[in-house]
Amino acid sequence: MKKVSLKDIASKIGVAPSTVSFVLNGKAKEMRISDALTKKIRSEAKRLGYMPNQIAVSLRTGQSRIIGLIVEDISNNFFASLARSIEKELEVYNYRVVFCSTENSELKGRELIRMLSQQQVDGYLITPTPGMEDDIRQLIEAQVPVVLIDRYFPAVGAPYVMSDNFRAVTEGMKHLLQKGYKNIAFITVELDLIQMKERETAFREAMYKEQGISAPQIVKLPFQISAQDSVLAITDFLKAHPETDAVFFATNYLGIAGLECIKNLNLKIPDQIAVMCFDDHDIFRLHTPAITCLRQPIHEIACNATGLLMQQLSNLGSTIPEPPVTTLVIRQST
Amino acid sequence: MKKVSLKDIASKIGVAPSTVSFVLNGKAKEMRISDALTKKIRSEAKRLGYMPNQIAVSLRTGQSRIIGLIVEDISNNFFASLARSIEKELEVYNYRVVFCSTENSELKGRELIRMLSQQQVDGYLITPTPGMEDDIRQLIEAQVPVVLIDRYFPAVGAPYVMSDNFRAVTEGMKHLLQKGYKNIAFITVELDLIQMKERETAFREAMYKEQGISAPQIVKLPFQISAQDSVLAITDFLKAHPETDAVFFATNYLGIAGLECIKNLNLKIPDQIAVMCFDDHDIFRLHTPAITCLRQPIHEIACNATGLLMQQLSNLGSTIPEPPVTTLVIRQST
DNA sequence: CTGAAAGCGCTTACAG
DNA sequence: CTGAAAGCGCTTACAG
Repeated sequence: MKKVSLKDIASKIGVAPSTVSFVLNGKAKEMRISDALTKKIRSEAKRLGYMPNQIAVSLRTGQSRIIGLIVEDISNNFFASLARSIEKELEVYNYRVVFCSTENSELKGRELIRMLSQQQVDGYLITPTPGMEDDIRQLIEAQVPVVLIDRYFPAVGAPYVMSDNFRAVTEGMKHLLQKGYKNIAFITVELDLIQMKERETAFREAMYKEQGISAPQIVKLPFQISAQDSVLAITDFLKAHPETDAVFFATNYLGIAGLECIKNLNLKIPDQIAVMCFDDHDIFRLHTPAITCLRQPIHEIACNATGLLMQQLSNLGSTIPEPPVTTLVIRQST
Repeated sequence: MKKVSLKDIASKIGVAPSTVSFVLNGKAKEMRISDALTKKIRSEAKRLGYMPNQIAVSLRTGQSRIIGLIVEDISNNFFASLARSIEKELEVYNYRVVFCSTENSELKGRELIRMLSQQQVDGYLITPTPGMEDDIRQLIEAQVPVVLIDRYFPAVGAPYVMSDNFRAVTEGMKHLLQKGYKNIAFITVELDLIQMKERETAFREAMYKEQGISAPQIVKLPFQISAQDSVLAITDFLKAHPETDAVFFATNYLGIAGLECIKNLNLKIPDQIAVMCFDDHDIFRLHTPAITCLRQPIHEIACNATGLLMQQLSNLGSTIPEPPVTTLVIRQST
């Protein structure tokens, strides 16, 4: 396991390091190196257990073959699945992934970009936090490949992949209204990001168009609130609004907090209160009763995003694909 | 955002790159560089937005300041929490972490070690798969810092951190037996790893000592079984053994599969069947009824492991700490 | 057919 | 007080 270098092999055989490099990089033919020498070098490399030093390769070639993936929170089910999907996808292209979480902190987000940039990543896949616009713009200007995921900045010309949040929530609301729920509350997070806005707007429109309600119940929790405090806040709301017959949670972690509240308050789902959530989670499937949700096509999002990134890495123009389509998964909670 | 190098700063000011390097690395005093020059260099570096190229630094210093963390499955709650805890801990020491999952495949495990070694990681934190013994031994022989987590190989002298599996299961069993459960089944996975063996042995001993049963019900699922197939297998078992009044799941993913089975079979917890699980999970807390579990002290495991690794990185001998203590969390399922 | 040389961006012993 | 030079391990244009 002692580190073996090209030079070691070369000196062992009595040949120049460059020759070894050519052979081991499959350029023996191209460089018209004799079959005998090629074989000898190959077997010696194997015998010594040679593995190229990626750091040196990266420095020399200017390519690290590493992609920085910045998500909101890698411990969140949605982002974890997305991350794995992206990792698998990028493996195909022979790129590795470094994962990082912003936890929606602007400061942490920019620090991560700095850090990844020092590590010389070849490109970025980012679910940006509010306030990250300038950093993204700088990356774009510096011609660094970057793709935004799950949200984007309309003012910045960065390629992005975002599912059809508006259409999805509209479909979810249609389902709730069809089932006869009237006092529907929307629990969301105070986050200045486009996907959250689209979800909220869709909720507002549905309530207005279908019910004529122009100021529906919307609870906005501060972002970066702890899970515990979310539970308190949602509990307070439900206590104060006993007429609520359905809640629509705008993210899966809000939904999970909400289920805890409903459990504590001893409310029966769906008889006393119906529940619907944006994004799926194991917990929703296993919950009694199981929770209806809007499931984003994670694999498709991952493929689109990596595809866009690869286009940039190979200097092809990138064409924003159609928004991936979210599915309404009807379970027993509605 | 154009990449700025030491040389750029040096030539801008008309000074040697080495001088800039000294200043930026806080060695100005040591090298007796004038305050005036120092200030000038500092401000110019800032103005140009200089960030050192980590790849070059790594190549030159022989230190990547990256630790490879190989876990069984990063999407599993237990390992995800552990990974985050470790990441936070290592940040303090100014080390970054690269995460990888083996999915208990020996092949994948060794490939990951190879890959990380090419990336020149400075050390390893590994939850090894069966069959990885030789690879670990090689690392140790090559004097590469490595710490095993969650399990270890008795035959290999690698430092490790493993919680008190035997004591934990013994405590869990005591609780079940006290509650009066008799026909307790143990659902585990067919995996030749010490922590799983300890859990099983503790179960056997408890059943024998307390109940005089020398061949208790133990279901061993093949490792790498899909979640779906686990559900089928556990369902079959429960159907075939209606006398079972309690199940002890040896890992949290088995517990989650088990809950699905119990739900499908419409068995009431804990009246018809009690449930206890090794490792906690959000799902267990939120489940109705909530599930009793044995919770490993993740933070402590992370601290111990990083501590051991840091000792090795600074060439101190490493002293295996006491096994972290698992807590019995009693909920409504028992 | 093969080798010597330059250079990626840095750090550090050495020399003045 | 400051600079020139070597070298980390590789790749690749160049020369023969």
